[in-house]
Amino acid sequence: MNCADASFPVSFLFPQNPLCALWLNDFMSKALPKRSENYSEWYNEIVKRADLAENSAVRGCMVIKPYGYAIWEKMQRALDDMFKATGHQNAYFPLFVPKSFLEKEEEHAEGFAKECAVVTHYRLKANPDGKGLIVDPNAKLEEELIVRPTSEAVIWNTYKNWIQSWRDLPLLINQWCNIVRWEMRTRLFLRTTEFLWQEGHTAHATENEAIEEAERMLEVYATFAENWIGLPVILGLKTPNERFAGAIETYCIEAMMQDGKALQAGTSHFLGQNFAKAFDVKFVNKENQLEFAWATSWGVTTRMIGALIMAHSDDNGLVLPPKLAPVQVVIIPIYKTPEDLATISEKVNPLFEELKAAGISVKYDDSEHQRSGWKFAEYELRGVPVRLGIGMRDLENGTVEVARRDTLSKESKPIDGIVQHVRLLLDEIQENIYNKALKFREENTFMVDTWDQFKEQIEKGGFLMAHWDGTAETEAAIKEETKATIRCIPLLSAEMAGKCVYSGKDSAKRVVFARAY
RNA sequence: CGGGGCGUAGCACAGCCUGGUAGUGCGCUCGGUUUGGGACCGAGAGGCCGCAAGUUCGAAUCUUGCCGCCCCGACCA
Repeated sequence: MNCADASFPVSFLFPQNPLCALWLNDFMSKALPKRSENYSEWYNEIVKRADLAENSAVRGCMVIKPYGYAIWEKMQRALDDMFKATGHQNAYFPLFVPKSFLEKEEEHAEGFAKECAVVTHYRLKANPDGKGLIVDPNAKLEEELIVRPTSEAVIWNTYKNWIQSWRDLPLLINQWCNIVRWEMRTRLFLRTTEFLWQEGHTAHATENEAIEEAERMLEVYATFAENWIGLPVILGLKTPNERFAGAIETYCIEAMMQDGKALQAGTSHFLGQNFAKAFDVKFVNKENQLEFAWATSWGVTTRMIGALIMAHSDDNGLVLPPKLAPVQVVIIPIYKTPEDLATISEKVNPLFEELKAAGISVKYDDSEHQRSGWKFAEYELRGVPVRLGIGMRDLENGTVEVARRDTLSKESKPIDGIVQHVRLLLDEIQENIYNKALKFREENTFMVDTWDQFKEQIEKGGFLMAHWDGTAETEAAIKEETKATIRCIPLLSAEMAGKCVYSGKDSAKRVVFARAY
């Protein structure tokens, strides 16, 4: 940040004035940038100040800090349970993909070629000309290894040995791991060179079964996004142009962020027999005939944390959905003397245990090196859904101050029955932030029927529901002129014939256009 | 890879133009007063001024080279 940043108008008045810097320092130590003034700066600051992640010493790679990682762990837990409930098992495949594997499925290879990290040597040695280490030229690998950008190649090479009979199918495997895609420009959680994800890879005996699987997992993702993240999503199909490299069909869930831009929150692919053919994975069917297996793959990434932030948070900081909040309830004592604190703690300790017993993750912050006001602001910044404040006055009245993060409202409640109240409140917050996000999306989704309307609206942001003639040429032309892409062809909307917003040709249904992350 | 900007304390920055004891705020340590929405006062600790070479009696400051990072574009979950 510098003094010429447009979000700080004062700096324009006194760009040379050292007070400008002092003022900024003071300002920055407290308030966040405002969403309305500088959305991306607001996002970056939330990630850092809420202690979720930071840039690492390694270009393009992030350090996910404990608080951010705790959110990922909660996401993993919920998703993993859902994968298990739909019959999947976890396994682990190698980080390295021999180049020859990656080459086998041609479209796949082409799609990923330009963003691969390549291992060429297996040894370093002392630099004979001075300090440090150099790559040992005698340790060149016979075949280069690619750091996995995705694991279809390694996995289908393995499946070849696992699949012989229809009895071996379906094969339903998932893995949690890291992957590397060499990105030009990165942003914490949204796009980094290395990121964490899960990738499901399944093999089936029939085309229909594989398509059902791809759609089933899309449903799982949608359920997770809506019920856990509180993020309303549109289920859809990608256009051929936006498809995963090597897929027959790519399904996706698309969400709207608070700046009106779209973010893809998960994808599921029907891969047909492309990988089975590339890796020669055949099975004998019930009629004793050899057939290629049918495949799917599906994944969600740490990008969902970015989606979570951008969907719900406000100018005071992070707003976490209770189901994914590492700390759901924080209790803050308000006291003057150590004796008061002891008295308050006596009352809080059983309450703390009771909340814990009710399955609520609760933190009692009785640390003495920060004042209560500081704690209020800090936990607000970190998005803790519910805050309970207890002071001497409350002890006299038998009350607790209950503050909710989503509405920033406070009320005094009797301490008796507070656990039940908190439990209901957490549910209410979970529901409220979903409804808020849904309302926002609805208010920023527009039916657009003319090209002029399209060009005007896209500048203001949001989802544009418009007819498209189905050609790649039109799709490319629209992208070229407006930077808007077809986010998806919605699965659940009815066919309703019309005319393409760009070419005027016939169109069967509206698709979702937006600028995207 | 093209265009722009920046490297000075843990963080954010001033100082550089015009060379001469390295500064400010936040944070940190200690002491005191405070404490229902980011307290205040006092005393401290903390620096190869990105790296290297050059100019000079003297370089954070001038010159040259290198390295790194950030922003804007093309690519992308």
